[in-house]
Amino acid sequence: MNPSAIKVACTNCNLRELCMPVGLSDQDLLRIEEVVETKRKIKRGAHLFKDGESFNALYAIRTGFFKTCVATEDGREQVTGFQMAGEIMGLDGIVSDHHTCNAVALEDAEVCVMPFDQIEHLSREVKALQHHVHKIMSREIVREHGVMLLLGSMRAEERLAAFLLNLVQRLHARGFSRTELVLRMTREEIGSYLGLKLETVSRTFSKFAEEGSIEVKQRHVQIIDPQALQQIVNAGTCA
Amino acid sequence: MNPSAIKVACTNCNLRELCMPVGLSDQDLLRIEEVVETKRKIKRGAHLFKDGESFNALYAIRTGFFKTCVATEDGREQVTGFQMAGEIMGLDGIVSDHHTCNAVALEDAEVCVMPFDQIEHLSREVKALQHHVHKIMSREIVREHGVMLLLGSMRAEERLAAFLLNLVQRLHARGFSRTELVLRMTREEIGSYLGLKLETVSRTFSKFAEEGSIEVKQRHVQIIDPQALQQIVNAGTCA
DNA sequence: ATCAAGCTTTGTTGTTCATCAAAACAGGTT
DNA sequence: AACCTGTTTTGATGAACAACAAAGCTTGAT
Repeated sequence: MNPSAIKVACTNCNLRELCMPVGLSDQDLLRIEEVVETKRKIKRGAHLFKDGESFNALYAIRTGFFKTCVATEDGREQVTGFQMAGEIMGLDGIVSDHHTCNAVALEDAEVCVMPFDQIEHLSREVKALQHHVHKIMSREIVREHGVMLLLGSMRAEERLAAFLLNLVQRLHARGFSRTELVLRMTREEIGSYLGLKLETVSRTFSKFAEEGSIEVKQRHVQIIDPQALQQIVNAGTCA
Repeated sequence: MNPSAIKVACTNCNLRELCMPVGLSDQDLLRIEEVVETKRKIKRGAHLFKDGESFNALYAIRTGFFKTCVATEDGREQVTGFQMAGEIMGLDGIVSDHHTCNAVALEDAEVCVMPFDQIEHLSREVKALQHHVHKIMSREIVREHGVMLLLGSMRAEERLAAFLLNLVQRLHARGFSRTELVLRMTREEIGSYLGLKLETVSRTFSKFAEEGSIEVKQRHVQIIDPQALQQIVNAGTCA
């Protein structure tokens, strides 16, 4: 159907530990591999799915970087998350059979398409898959609790520090540097995610740089003093 | 085991449409009823579960009203939601086998205890139950998207108006008035949920009352002009 | 009934962040 | 190179909300 659809092989995928249950028998692994029918390429700036579209599948990111965002009629937009390799998108669509947010590639990307009816079918037979699906959804709920805490009770510096630490931590778990990162999103997108205006994000970056906690060259960020950032996050009520 | 544990009968439960899949055969319904082993009574102010406790079961609220909240070491607290009859709590615990938030009864309450291993077991056999569990988790994810939008991009009045409308809408779906409600939580808890200080919540209530949109007598709120509240929410960028 | 404790309201002042504005910068195109 | 566009930085001002404070209201206990 889709010209950019390509066959996939989980067996060789280096992201398997991220998006698959562990400890599967070879047999089960092959069955799950059948669920992941195709790969899909998404150009930078293009939508993987849009709010309102009918829901058919979950997507596992193979390469690339996404944002998900919700919007209201009156033009408000809120970035609800940034997703990277091994993470799952589309869970929002299950409840109503339609997606309720937009997923946009922030760089050229490839995703594995996992038709949800097949996931449900197979997870009735493979216990480990069933539990894995539950865990993925629960993890998303817990992640969003953290974002609510951030948005509801932190100040600008705390938000940005927490954001940077979270990003490098996730990148590091994928084999990237623990101290260096390239932001795939604009200041405005960071601001939307953190409930701040882009100018505030920019100023806060500059402040961290002045204090020697980080070095910033456009979208390239070097974490000089991770503990300083951690202290900013933990500062909380009393500075 | 638990002195407050009581046998349950979903078959007669008037909340069945809220916490159960629809269109079940009598046979499947009876099987699910077996999953819901016990009821548990929770006194006002008591915890249903606490952050860090091991996760065993999901809970369906039969009567009463709860808040869930997360806390950090440095004493920050964020209310992540208010739950009422028919709603499910505990989904946060699946991912790590431990609860990651606190659930506190805001009035005397009764919950149905649904051991999660039994839910998983049965949902491998009853397709409708499986899908229902997925939908409940997805619904929670979507709800949290809405809260993120609220916290990230709305001003105080918009947040409180949206909060009140959401509350009466849910109460109305349970047969209560569309215009009258009794708040089960303090101004401080509302503030925590909405990312505001209690004084701001109180002032905003007073403002709405002055404008004639609502009447407030302590925790008793009467919605006089729901459309006015709706317009405040929709106002968004341009007032 | 009286008292204490907790919750709520209201006022005043201060901080944080948004808004408006303009200049600097980077990346891609002709 | 020169140009254009979108992004980022920085400055000046203003608005929204927090912080602090004090008084009023409820509720439950003695």
